[in-house]
Amino acid sequence: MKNLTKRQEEILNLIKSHILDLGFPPTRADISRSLGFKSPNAAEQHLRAIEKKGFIKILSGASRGIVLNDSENDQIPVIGLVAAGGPILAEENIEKTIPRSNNLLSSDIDYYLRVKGDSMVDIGIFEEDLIGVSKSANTKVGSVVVARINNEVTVKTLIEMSQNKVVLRPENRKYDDIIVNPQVEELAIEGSCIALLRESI
Amino acid sequence: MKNLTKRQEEILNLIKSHILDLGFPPTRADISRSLGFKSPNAAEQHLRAIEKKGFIKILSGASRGIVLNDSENDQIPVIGLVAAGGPILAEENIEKTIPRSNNLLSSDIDYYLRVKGDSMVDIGIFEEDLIGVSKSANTKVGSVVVARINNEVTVKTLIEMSQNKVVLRPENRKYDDIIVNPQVEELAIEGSCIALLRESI
DNA sequence: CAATATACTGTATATAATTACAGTAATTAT
DNA sequence: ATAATTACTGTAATTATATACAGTATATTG
Repeated sequence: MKNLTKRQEEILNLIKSHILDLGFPPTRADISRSLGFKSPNAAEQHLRAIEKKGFIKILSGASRGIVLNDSENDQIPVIGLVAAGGPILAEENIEKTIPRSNNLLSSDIDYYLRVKGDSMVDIGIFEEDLIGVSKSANTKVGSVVVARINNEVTVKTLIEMSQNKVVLRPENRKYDDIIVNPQVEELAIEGSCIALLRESI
Repeated sequence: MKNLTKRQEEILNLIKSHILDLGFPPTRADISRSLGFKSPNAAEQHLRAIEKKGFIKILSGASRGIVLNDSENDQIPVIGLVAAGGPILAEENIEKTIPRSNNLLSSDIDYYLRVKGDSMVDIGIFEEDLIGVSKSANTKVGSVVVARINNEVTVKTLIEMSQNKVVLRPENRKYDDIIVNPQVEELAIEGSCIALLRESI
């Protein structure tokens, strides 16, 4: 899917907000009015270009027949087992995607991670739960983080983080703290866990 | 808001599913075609009636200008503290509402209940969590239910249910089973817990 | 350097769609 | 019992909308 030009993106956003506001797409005239075009054909040609790039579909003969091809942008990926090596969000790790629901949970969630194991049960994170992960939320001591240690992805509480010592705590009395020297072992904090979904009880 | 007739409801559903399918409302002709009307005016008059009853708004002059007046049906109530006495879904118990997001969690959820106390921590249900409750899902032994005992609402696991003995188990070793004789005490199973949301970790 | 893409104006037209008017008939409310 | 509501057919006119065709101008790509 090719990139849109600035103007084309403007028009796509206009379409989206029109739908959000009123519940149906704009006409060529609506678009022209909004953006100051003096000819409906300006809108028409932009629509054709946007369609050609795969972002919308124009239904011929139907008024307001603009169908959004929902991009992956509106979908939040659910990550199942993370294959060793590659990045978490690699195609092969995506179990499914779920539509981004504006207000239900924080809009900061970049992906959901399906929990494996029982290392976090003491704070109510169970196997098969989906954890909402934000890549941008700042990870401070005390927060639950998604960490990658030597290519293995894990969810733990961040207890200490300094130049040569990082402590990750499983929230389960059965397990011991994980102490890592990031200068010796490969360590990356992938994000913070900010929400939780359990699809069945 | 008055009730719709059977036919009017049929038309409203048609509008909704048209929007869901294509992203924009149907025309009078679309409706007529779908329901076998031979005149677009049949659809027109139904629309006017549905508008009069407050379910939609018709924007004059705009093609496909049917705006759904989102009824409470599209919002799932979040129930905070349940006042003793009244029904769970009473207005005063509704903390907020969140938009029903089709696929995120089961569409069977009738309301969310905010968990108070620690009686279910052993199965990962913590204070302040939101539990998705279905009124219709069948409550069988072993399922987590919302029960009301003598006007107090509680979430527990249903262990046994017979004519004169109902056992409800808190999932926390600290607490004992609750044994109720429904013929002596007032008991109602309000619904089953089928999902869980945690808005912050 | 030619071809293609971008970004429009301007005009015109076929058709899509709303919407008014004139009826019929059965059911429901007052 | 009478008015209002429901549930349509049928026709027609106005307006809304898509869309084709003919241009202009600039930027980008092969």
